Amino acid sequence: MSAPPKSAPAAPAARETIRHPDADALDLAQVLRTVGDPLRLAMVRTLAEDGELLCGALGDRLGLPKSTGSYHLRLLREAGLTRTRQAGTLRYVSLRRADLESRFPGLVDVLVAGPAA
Amino acid sequence: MSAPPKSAPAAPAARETIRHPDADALDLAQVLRTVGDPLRLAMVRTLAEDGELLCGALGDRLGLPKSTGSYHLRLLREAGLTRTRQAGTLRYVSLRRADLESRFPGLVDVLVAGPAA
DNA sequence: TCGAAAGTTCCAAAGGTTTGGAACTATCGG
DNA sequence: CCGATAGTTCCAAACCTTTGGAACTTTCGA
Repeated sequence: MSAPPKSAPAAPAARETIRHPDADALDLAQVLRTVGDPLRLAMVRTLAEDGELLCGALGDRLGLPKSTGSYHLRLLREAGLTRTRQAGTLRYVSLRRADLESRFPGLVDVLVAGPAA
Repeated sequence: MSAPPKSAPAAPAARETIRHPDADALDLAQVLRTVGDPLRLAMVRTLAEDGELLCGALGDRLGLPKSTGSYHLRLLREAGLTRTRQAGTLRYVSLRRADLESRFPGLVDVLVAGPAA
């Protein structure tokens, strides 16, 4: 039973279920800061348009290296903007529209609407 | 005519009129990033409640050293969230409510409303 | 049983943000 | 004319964020 001398845990699909903050624990400043990055705003908008997407697909869409995409998706998830669900070795991301709407009414509309040009 | 050998320009009340971005040039990501800082969000909320305030009063209210307050107010102004007007040696700041509303409808309400707890 | 594929974490380098004291500058009152 | 006042800019130190390659971990199909 000696476990192999592993160093770092890494999983494409962590077995430990993916952590998401509760809807009623979302912090407005954190949400704003997170989405106040052009890349992440683009991610949110893409998700709003397309619905659930494969993590990789979203990254590819924006021309990001895997690790960079993974990093930004993690920030979005931790801020409570997105939800990630696992399916085998794949991960699907989606916008937490309803949760956001109930905690910060109107916010998603602002994010998705372009500027009123 | 010899100009005195000055080194750095600094003014409590710069004679060069204070610069504000045009309402229709405001960038959503920049606005969000700027207001996605708890201190600056507090500033925006205070301005929304109290209307025009003296720069110093706002800083004092939040217990900030002068230079720190000045720094954050500059970021807010540059992002287009606030307007600063000069009166003698004083400066008054206010929220650019109407401009924000016309460019990003609903945003100010989201910022000002606490979370829907 | 292998290998490929999806995604993650690790890490270091580069760059950006924040902080606050100090020096400075207009303006105003006496 | 001098001092006090409001507010700014300068600067360096501390800290946080972002980037992408490399190594790693599961899962799945052949």
